Amino acid sequence: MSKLTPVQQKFILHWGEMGLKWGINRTVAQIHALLFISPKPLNAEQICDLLDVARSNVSTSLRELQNWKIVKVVHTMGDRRDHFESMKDAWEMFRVVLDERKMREIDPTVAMLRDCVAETEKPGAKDEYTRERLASLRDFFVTMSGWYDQVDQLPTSGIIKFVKMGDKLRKLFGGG
Amino acid sequence: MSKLTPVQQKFILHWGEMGLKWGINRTVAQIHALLFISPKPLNAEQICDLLDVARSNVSTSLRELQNWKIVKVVHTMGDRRDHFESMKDAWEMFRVVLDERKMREIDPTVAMLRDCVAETEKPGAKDEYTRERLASLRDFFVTMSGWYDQVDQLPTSGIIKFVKMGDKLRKLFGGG
DNA sequence: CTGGTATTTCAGTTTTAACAGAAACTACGA
DNA sequence: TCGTAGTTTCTGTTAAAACTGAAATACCAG
Repeated sequence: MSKLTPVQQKFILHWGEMGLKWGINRTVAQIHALLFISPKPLNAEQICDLLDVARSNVSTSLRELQNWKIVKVVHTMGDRRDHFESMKDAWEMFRVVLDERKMREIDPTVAMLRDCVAETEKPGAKDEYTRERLASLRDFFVTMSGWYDQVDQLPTSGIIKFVKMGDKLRKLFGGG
Repeated sequence: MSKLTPVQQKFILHWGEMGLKWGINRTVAQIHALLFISPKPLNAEQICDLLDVARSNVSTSLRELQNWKIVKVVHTMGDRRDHFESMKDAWEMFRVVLDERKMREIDPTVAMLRDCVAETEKPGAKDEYTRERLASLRDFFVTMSGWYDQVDQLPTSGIIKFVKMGDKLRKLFGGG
């Protein structure tokens, strides 16, 4: 890690902790941070070297990042080794991560809530109140998902415009 | 846990796993789930009993939930024991959680990115590319934070309206 | 004060996730 | 089809987080 500048170290360490708080393995997040600030794609060996983690650990972490779709393999002429590069556009990157989390976590949660509500609707069910609460939670997720699907279809430039419209929101929706 | 209906168990277990994936302790999330579907506030003893976790564990988890501001203590006449209840409105609840995460995680990240960028601007700094990347990441977070602050000021009813406007988004921002 | 009840803190244990190193596998050129 | 460079998988170890039970503390009523 001492082969990196102090600023690079600071960023990578912070990003690692950040990942942890959002349920991402620390090393995975660190490797992502490293690739994010690397001007050129790096191979696994270089990553080991820069972050002092075992080869195997780098290997699994890279696979993880590829599963998240924010890191891709690149090949260069005359070098058999895989090189890895991160997406560089933050807007795209977060969109991709949100897509993935929605698919992995939100959609199954909605399904679970539907199941639960359905079960409590069977005759003789003892959990009135539970049904009511879970139904409201389901509605929340469904509404949010629908909204996200819409936003997700916008081109990045559209999202940026939309996010920057800022104070117009108050005028349009501030009245409750 | 067997004192709960199957549906309740299913929900609580799922919510626990969900929490885990988002960096929340499993038991903390389970207790939250339990309180969320409980028609009445529960005391610590009852929670131990329903979820089979140690008294002390319940105690710290409840404190955690109070720190997140989604669980509150309630007192009832003629009972010295603390009773706990969860927020019940999903919209409010998620707003509160996002507020907290922004404060705990996003704001410090922006500060860190500012620091890093400032350092790389010092004369003789060796990390041109790093500066460029971190500056763009900082801009992303700043823009998103600003937007969130706006949304956050809307009353819940305004947020719901806003989220439900759905397909109008395409027309307004779809052109890039 | 004193005794009883409720809650929190803390030290030690258990459980889970992360990790390293070795072995296995893969792809490819000679 | 052998050798080599590269990558992944697997197994045992280590480190971190979660958890328990006991002890300490707080709170209140008499």
